[in-house]
Formats: sequence, C-alpha cells, structure tokens
Amino acid sequence: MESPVDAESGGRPETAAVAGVPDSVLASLLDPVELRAWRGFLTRYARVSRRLEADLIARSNLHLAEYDVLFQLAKAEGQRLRMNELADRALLSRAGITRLVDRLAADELVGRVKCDSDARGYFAVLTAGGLARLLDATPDHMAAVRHFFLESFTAPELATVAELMERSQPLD
Amino acid sequence: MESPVDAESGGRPETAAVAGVPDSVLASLLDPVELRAWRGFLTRYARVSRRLEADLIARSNLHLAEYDVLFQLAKAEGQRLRMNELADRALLSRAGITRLVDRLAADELVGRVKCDSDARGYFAVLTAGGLARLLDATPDHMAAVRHFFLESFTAPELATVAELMERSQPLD
DNA sequence: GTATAGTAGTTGCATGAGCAATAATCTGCA
DNA sequence: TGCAGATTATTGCTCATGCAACTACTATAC
Repeated sequence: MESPVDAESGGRPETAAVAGVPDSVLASLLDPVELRAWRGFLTRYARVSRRLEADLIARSNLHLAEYDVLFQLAKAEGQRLRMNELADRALLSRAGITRLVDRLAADELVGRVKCDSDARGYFAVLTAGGLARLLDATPDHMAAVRHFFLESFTAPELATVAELMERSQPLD
Repeated sequence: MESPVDAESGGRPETAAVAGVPDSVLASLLDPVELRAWRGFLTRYARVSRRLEADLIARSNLHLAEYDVLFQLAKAEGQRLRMNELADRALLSRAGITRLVDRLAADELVGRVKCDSDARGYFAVLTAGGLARLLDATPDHMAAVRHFFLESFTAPELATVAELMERSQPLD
C-alpha cells in the first residue's frame, strides 16, 4: 500500500475527512485566509467590546451605546440630533434609540425637544449634566480604546485599518 | 484682521470650538485616524452582523451564535466539545453557552454527554440532525459572509485583515 | 486523609435590543 | 382640496445574554 490515503478513497484524499458532505457545501466553505479574516474580526470585536463595556460600566456607569450617544450629541451642531439620525450614528435601531434616550433622559443626561418644522419629530439634546458625564468618562474610556484596540497597530497599520474598515459594504 | 481665527481667541484657535472642556479631556481625545479606525471597526461590525443575522434567521432559522456553535462542533474531534471550550470558541460566556446549548438540544441539533474523566463536565455533541442543519445553512451563509464582508477586500488586503485582526490584545 | 482552594456547569435575575404593529404627521398627486 | 402612501417616533412583545450566586466535583497542601 503505497499511499494509505489514496488506498481507501480511490485517489480523492479530501473525501475521507468530509465523508457525506455534499460538494456544493464543500465548495462554499471559506478558504483559510478568508476564515482567519472573518473569525479574527468577530473574535476581536467580541473581546474588545466586552472588555470596554465592562470597564466603562465599572468606572462611569455607562454602556458603550450610551457613551456613544452622548458623544454623537456632543459633536453635533447645537448638541442635538433627530432621533433617526442619532439611531444611525449610534448604530442602533429606531426602537433601540427611543429606549436608550428614555434612560438617558431619566438621568437628565439628555432632553427631548419637539421639532418645529416637523411635528412628528423630536431632537435629543445633550444637557449640561450629560456633557459633564461624557467628559468625566472620556479620558479613561479613550485610554481603554487605545490600550485594548488601537495599540495593537503601528501608525501606518492604523491608517490601513481605518481605510479597510470604512470601505462601503453592499446594502443588499 | 490677518487671521480671523487668532483674532477671537488670542492665538489658541482650538479653544473656541471646545470652550469649557478641560485640557486633560482634550488631550485624551482620539486623533482623526484613530477615530476613523475605531468607529470604522464598530460600524462595520454592527452593519455586517445585523445583516448576516437577519439573513441567517430568515433562511435557516438560526442565530449567528447558533450557527457558530454548530460549526465549531462540526470541526471538533468527534464532533464534541466541553462546554467551557465551546464557550471560548463561540465567543460566549459560560452562562450564555449553557442556554444556547439548551436551545439547540431542545431542537435535537446537539446532545449532552457526561464526561468520563471529570464528573463535573459535559460534552456538547453534534447530532446528525445538527450536522444536516449546519450543512443546509452553510452555502447561503458563506455566500453572505463573502458578499457583505470578504468581498470588500482584495486577496492581499484580506491577508492583511487576517493578520491585523488576529493580533493578540492585552488581557488587562 | 481531610480541609481548603479551585474549576465545571447551571440557574435566578435583570436588562438591552430588535421586529412588528401603531399613531401622528407629512408629501405628492389627482 | 383631499386622499393614498411614506415617514417619525413610540410601544408591546419576545428573547438572547451577561453577572453573581450556587452546586457538584477535583486538586492541592499539610
């Protein structure tokens, strides 16, 4: 028996390891580099987001999404944004942003202001307390972002990450 | 007035836009490239994960995390893994994996088998039905991963993404 | 050999978030 | 002008998931 592998599978060694798996499925599988890129991406997100969230809650009693909303409002013209726009920028659904703003409003970190030009609309507005809370949380949180994410990369690599991650992706 | 910017703020133009923000906070802020890398990463994850999850549920009635568990089990020796190990590979907490395996077991996609060498331990084991479900879901899901993530990159870029994402990150 | 520390897995509890349905309003076209 | 269809934001519902507490068991040290 010159080649044990071939001997049992008639010259198609791959078959042995994946008996019973249809070719159509095999053909769809990711190649090693694709798999590493995809799982690396998922793994890194899972680890960094859990860690940053835990730290942010422990230090500032704020979820990542809440920090993000306060940050987006602080950057915006007049420290206010329509609910819809805020949902987009904070990467949440509309229902999600409604509830999140509910919570922040209960703590008086944001207010709700009716929109003059559209009676359906509301602005979420950053309050002084909200800004103070954001500023208080920021140095530690930025340090954590650097430590657990950005510092994995050199300066030129960081530019590469920015460019690659910002690539537009298909809508459908 | 030679320089309108300097004219109003006495030579420190940055100050005008960020009145009242302490220097310690300003100094902690991410520079533009850092911000683009970090937010690009978060944005891409949010978009791709929501889209893939929606598609996977619509087509195969499986959450991303459930697909991942089935996939990890399929790859593993004997199609079985200790709960702890499975939690790590599927990027879930221990409580999370217990509940997720509960659900998969209720659908008979996995089974639970006591561990001989450690009476505290259990294996989650892929069933024939679980494998069938995984194989059924795989071609469409892999196509979606390619379409909404991998195809944003050229082959060399993909290798870069893999390398950068797999970089180890500090534990604390 | 017994006690003490550590580990595996499960459960109670709380909660953040999405989808689908709803109400109010706006827009555009007949 | 008025009605049909889109859009804004909210709510009901459901559910996946993490933390902390707990049980059962193992390993280590004396």
